[in-house]
Parts: sequence; C-alpha cells; structure tokens
Amino acid sequence: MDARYTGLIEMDALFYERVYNEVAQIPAGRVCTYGRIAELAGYPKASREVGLAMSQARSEKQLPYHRVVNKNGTLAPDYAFGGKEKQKALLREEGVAVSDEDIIDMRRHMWPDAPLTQLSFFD
DNA sequence: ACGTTGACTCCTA
DNA sequence: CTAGGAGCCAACG
Repeated sequence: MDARYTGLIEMDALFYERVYNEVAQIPAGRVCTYGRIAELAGYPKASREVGLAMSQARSEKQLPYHRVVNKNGTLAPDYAFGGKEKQKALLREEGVAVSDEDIIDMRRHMWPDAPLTQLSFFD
C-alpha cells in the first residue's frame, strides 16, 4: 500500500489491471459504462479513473475501449478517438445501434445486463 | 503541498 | 433538451 494514496484504493496498478480486465470482457455488440467498470473493478466511485485508465491504455493493450461509454449512452469526447465518427463507426460495425445524435440505446446494449429489478413491469 | 483538471455521475432547476 | 453545482479521486504542474 502506497502511503501517498488516501487509502481508498488498494493499489493503482491493481485497480488499473482490473479495469483493463473488465473492459476486455465486454462482448462485441455490447457496451459498458465507466461507472459500471469501476464497480466491477471493486471501486464503485472511481468512474473518472476508469476514463483515465482508458486514456492511458492507448494502443499497446488492444482493448475494446470504444465499448466503454458514459451512462447516458453518449460517446467519448472528440479528442479521444479523433472524432466521434470513429467510435460511432466502430460500434456500428459491431452491431451497436448508435443514433445520428450519437446516442446509444443502453437498455439494449448495456453489458452486463441490468438487474431485473430495474426492468419495468410495463415494458 | 496545493490547486486544477479530467474518456464520470448525480441532482436541481 | 441545457446549465450549473457537488461529489468523486488520481494525476500533474
């Protein structure tokens, strides 16, 4: 445990490793949110750090980080992929429905599946 | 050591 | 739909 950390995260390298591990498991045609990845990595409030991890992952690791989107179903900012069109194209190739307004239908593509208790009785 | 800054999320208005 | 604020926490200057 590195003393310089506030103590909430056990070890940055381990957290990042878990994040990459989870991202790698997102199936093609599905997407996941930063917050959900953070939860799966065992650190529920570190959604921003997941984004940081993505920005640092870059090319060496071959991660499907285009499948990580924010909770509203909107795409990453332009500078991340060199334009939203890039990420949109990647997702559409995999069968993810991205609207022309760059919105993903999260109810349909979210991975893992949302808890059943969240599903409406009237859907 | 401290202020700022994010590939974030949540809540209000 | 937008706008602002708060909470979040590692990274960076």
